[in-house]
Amino acid sequence: MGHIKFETRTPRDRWIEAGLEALAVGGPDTVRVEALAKRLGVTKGGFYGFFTDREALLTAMLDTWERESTDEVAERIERRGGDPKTRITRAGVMTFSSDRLLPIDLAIRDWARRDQVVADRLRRVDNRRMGLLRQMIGTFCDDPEEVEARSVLAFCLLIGEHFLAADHGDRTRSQVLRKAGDIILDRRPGDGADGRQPSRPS
Amino acid sequence: MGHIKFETRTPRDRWIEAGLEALAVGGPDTVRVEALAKRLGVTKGGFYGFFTDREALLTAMLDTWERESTDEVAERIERRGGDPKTRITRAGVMTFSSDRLLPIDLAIRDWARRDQVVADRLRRVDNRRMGLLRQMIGTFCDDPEEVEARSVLAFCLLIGEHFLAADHGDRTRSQVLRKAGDIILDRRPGDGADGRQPSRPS
DNA sequence: CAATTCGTATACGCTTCCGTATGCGGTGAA
DNA sequence: TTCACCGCATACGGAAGCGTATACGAATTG
Repeated sequence: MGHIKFETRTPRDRWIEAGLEALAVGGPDTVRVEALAKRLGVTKGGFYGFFTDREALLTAMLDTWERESTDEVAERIERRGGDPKTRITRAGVMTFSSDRLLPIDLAIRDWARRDQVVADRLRRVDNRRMGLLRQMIGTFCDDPEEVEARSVLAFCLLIGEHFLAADHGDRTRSQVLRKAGDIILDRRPGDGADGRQPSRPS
Repeated sequence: MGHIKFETRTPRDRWIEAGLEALAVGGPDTVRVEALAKRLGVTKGGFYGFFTDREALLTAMLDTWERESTDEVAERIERRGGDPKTRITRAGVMTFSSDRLLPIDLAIRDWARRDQVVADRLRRVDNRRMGLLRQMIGTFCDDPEEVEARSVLAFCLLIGEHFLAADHGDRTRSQVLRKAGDIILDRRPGDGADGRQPSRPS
């Protein structure tokens, strides 16, 4: 024993990374061992030393994604500090404005529609994100039912926007999104800070 | 000439129908000629009499979907009549509560992320639907910018809901959605009819 | 009944992909 | 220097799947 590691041209992580890229671009059906090998400039010879089969790679990809989407985001947020609202905003940006995470996220959402295991993982991730949204919206909204509704609205806007193909006349998509955010977060048209209490008096 | 049609066990429409079912369940990559043939209880022998290749089937499927999602919905709506608000509501229900159209719609949205031709078709369909939403929301909201924002919010809620995996504690998903609809349409918590003007005074 | 005609079945070659087996070559250890 | 080890290349068998060619069979036509 005690043999020192030899040089590894294509370590396990690199297969996972290539798999996630393929997933983001073409969906799970395009994550093919030989295609990844060609993309990595090697053959599939070494693949089966790291993974028992293709399914094991898909599982490892989901592990990596789940960890990056939750723990790593939370960790980086904690390290930068800031008030609660700033931190939650940053968490959203890190997820839904990331050229890396966003396409993977969207691909996994479609994947989850036909794979229960994927759906369960997505549920765990989404529940953590919804927790953050509830916190943020709870800072300016008292009614719990309304907090939940506005949180779902915000989440659906962040996701659904990427599945929506419609135009908006003279306006740009981001202009419309900003205005939609104003409504959800009950921001007055002009200001960039908090709005007032949105719960209506009964 | 003048030859009467022979019996056709598996007409063109049936191939399209089977293709759309496969698309709804497994995405475009699972629309395979031989798989559809097996599902239809025939071989692929007759397929290439109706379609030059698999690509032609996919195009025909998109044609059928686009027509059913726009013209046929509009036609059925017109036939049933009713005031504008009722008709638009029915149009939404016919699309987003249909066991047939909804899964196809979701599959096409993901497909459109990686196929420009599909994306263009989806844009046409979504623009028509957004037109209906603008009409409906315009009946109780004056500010055009706000009409656009609320329309996008409604659309993203209808779509994004199906890609969202989160739980809602004691509440059910449909309860939360109803409340979210109240916010978008500015309905007062109690009533089932119109709310008041949602545009805030500047 | 024979001929025609169309839809379908069958069979084929080709490509892509999976998973396995085996050989090669470089690296560190003895 | 020699050898053991390990990552990777190469080669293989098998399964799908596409598109083509051809044979069969039933219904229509003469």
